[in-house]
Amino acid sequence: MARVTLQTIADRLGVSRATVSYAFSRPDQLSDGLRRRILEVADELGYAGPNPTARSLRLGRAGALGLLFSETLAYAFADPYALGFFQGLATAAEEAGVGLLILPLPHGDRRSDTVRDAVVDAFCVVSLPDGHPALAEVLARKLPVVVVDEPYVPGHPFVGIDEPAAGAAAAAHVLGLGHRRVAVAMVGLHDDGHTGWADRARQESAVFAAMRARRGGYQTACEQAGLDWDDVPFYEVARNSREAGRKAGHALLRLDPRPTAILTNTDVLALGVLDAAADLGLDVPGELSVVGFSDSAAREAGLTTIRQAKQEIGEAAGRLLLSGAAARPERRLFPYELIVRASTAPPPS
Amino acid sequence: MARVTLQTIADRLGVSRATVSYAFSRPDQLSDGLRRRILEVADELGYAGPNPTARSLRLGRAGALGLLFSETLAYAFADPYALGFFQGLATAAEEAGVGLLILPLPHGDRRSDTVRDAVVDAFCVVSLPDGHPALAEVLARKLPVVVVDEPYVPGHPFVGIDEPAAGAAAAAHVLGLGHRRVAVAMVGLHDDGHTGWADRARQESAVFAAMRARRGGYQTACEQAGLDWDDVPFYEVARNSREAGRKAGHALLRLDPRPTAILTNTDVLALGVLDAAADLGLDVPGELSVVGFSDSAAREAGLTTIRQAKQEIGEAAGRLLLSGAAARPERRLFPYELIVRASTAPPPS
DNA sequence: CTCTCCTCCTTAATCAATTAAGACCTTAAT
DNA sequence: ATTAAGGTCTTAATTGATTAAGGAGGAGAG
Repeated sequence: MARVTLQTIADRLGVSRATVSYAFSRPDQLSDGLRRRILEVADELGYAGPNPTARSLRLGRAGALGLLFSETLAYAFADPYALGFFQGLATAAEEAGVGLLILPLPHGDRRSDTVRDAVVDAFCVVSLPDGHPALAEVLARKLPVVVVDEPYVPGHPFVGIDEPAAGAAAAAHVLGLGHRRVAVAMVGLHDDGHTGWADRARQESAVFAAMRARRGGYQTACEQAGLDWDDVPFYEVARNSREAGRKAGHALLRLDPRPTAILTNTDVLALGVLDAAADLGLDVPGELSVVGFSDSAAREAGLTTIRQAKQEIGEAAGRLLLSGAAARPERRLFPYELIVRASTAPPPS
Repeated sequence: MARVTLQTIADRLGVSRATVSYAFSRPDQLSDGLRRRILEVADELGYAGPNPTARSLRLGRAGALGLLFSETLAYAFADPYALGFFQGLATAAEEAGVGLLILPLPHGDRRSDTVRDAVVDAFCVVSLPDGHPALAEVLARKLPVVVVDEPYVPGHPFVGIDEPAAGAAAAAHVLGLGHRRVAVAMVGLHDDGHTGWADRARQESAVFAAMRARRGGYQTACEQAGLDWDDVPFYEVARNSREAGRKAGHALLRLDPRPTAILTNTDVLALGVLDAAADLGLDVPGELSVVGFSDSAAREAGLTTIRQAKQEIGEAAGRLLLSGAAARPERRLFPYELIVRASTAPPPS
C-alpha cells in the first residue's frame, strides 16, 4: 500500500491535485459539494493531511525555533536558571504558535548533524563556550540567531545581563559590609571537567564568556576595595550541584586564615557552601557570609543573591527571533538586582 | 540576491546539481579536486548547506520527536514530575541524535496548526485529558505515537505505572498504620479550573484518566479497610502548587472530626498540606500523617511518598518511538515504590 | 444576442534537495 | 587489439505539496 498523497485522492476523484490542496487549505476556492467529497475520500483512504515537510518546503517556513544549550538536556532540565529561561522562551513560542525544537549537542566526538538538519526558522543559542563547533554550524545556516548569556557573537543580537557590573555588585555588597577575607567558588568557567583551585591564568582563560565576565566583576570590586586579587582564594567546580558547592565550601573553609565571605556564581553552589558551613558548625551569617547568584533557589534558604530576570530574558530572546528583529545586532541587557537576605552580615570582629 | 541552492553552485561551475549534492553528502563519488572547488564556491556564494526541509522531504525523515503536553510549557517546566520525565525523554532523544520538538497546545479557542504542521517522525503525548482535540490531531497524522500516563488510547503503546495499585498502596500505608479518618487532596482531575470540594460524581468523571485511576486506588483501599468512601473528605485544586496544597490542607484540617491522615497526589501538594499543618501548629506525624506522590520534592521534606520511575518512563517512551517498536500497542507499566519517611505514623490514640 | 462577470476548477511552475542508473573516458589485463 | 574494470560525472525521476494565472461554463445586464 503506497502512501496516500494529494495525488492519490485527486486520481481517485478524477480532479487535479490543486483542487484537493484547495480543499484543505482554501475552502472558499471550491464548491461545497466537491470539497465534502474530497474530504470524504481523504478520510476513506486514510490520508494524514498535507505533508508538513512538503508544506514547509513550499512555504519556506518551519514553524519552529531551534534551541541549543551547552549541557545535555537532562542536565539543563535540572538547572533552575536554565529552567526559568526555558519558561520565558516557551512562553514566547507559545504565543506565536511555533514549536520549540530542542537540539542535542554532539556529545564527545560522536558526529551529529542535528544542527545542519534542524527544520527551524531561527536559532536561540544559550551559554555555549567560546569556539564551540556547534556555534559555527548554527552560523553556517544563515538563519536569524540570538545568543543568550554567552558567547558574544559580533553581528548577532545578544540578550543577557551586564555581567561585570552584576559580579561587582555581589562582591561590593560583602566588601561594603567590611569583609576583607573574601573567597570565590565558581562553576561553568571551563568545560574540561576540572574541579579544584584555579589560578589567575586559568580564571582569565575561562571559555564561558559570561562567567569570565562575572568573575572580572568580582575582581574589579575587590581591587577597588584595596584587595590584592592574588590573595583571593578561588575554587572552581565542574558541575553545578549542591554537592560540588559543599566540596568547594570545605576546601575554602579549611584555609587559614579562613575566609569570612564566599562569593558563588550560582545559588545551587551557594547552598552547598551553606551545607559545608553547617558541617563545620559555622554560624551563617555570624561567622561566614555567603552570596549566591540568579535567585533561583535562594528564597527558602534565606540566601543573599543577584536576581536575574530569567523568564524575561527567555521571552525577549524568543520575541526577538519571532518578530524578525533578529537582523539588527541589538545588544539587550536586562536589569539585575542585589537581593539581601540572611546569609550576609558584617564579618566577625 | 536570490537564495543560493545547489543549482546556483552547479550553474556557476558548469556542473550538474547532482554533482554538487554529492560534494556535500557523498565525498567518495567525486574527485577531490572538483569537490574542493565546489566547496570553495559554496563558501564564496554564502551557501547555507543543503536545505534541511528539502532533505527531510526527500529522505522521508524529520529527525525530531514531537512532544505534546497538557499544560503550557511554562507550567510544565515548573513541575518536578514533568521535568523528570523530560529528562528521560531528552536522554533517549540525545542518544539517537534527534531533536525534541516541544509543541504548544492551542490555548483557549485560538486555533493553531502546530500539530498538523509539526515536522516530526513520531509523537509523544503526555497527560492529556480525555477527549482533548489535540489527541485527535496527533492520531490523524498516522505517525508512531506513544502515550504517557494518560489517556489510554487503544491500539497505541502506553507507558506509565499501575495507577490503581499505586494509589491503593499509598492509602493502604496509612490505613495499615491504623488511620480511620482519612482525607484526600488532589490536583489534575479536571481542567475546568475548579478548586473546592469534589463529590463522588465529580471525582468519577475526572477527565484525566491516570488521576482518575489513582483516585480509584485510594477508594479501593479505603473500602477494603472498611471505610465508607462517601465519608472520606475530598478536596480538589486546580493548580499543582504549594500554595494550592496549603489551601486544601486548611480546608481539610478545619473539618470536625479532623482527619488524621491526608493523601495527596503530588509531592508539591503534600508540601502545601505540611505548610497548613504548620500554620495550625499541628505535629506531623504525631497529629497528622501526610502522603505525597512521585517522590519529586519529598526527600528534603521527609515526606512519605510513592516513587515513580520518572526518568525511566521518559526514556522508555523515547526509545519506543525511536526504535520503531511503537507499532505494537505494548502497554508498559513501570514499577512504583512506597517510600516511608517521617511524615506518616500511627494516628494519635 | 452579446458582453461582462463570477464561480469553479486545471495547468504548470516552484520549493530544494537525493540517488539509481547510465554515459564517457582512462587504464590495465589478456 | 579487445575486453573489462574503475573512476567521474550527468540524466532524470522522485519526494509532496502551494498558488498565480488561465480557461470553461453559466448567469445576469444591456
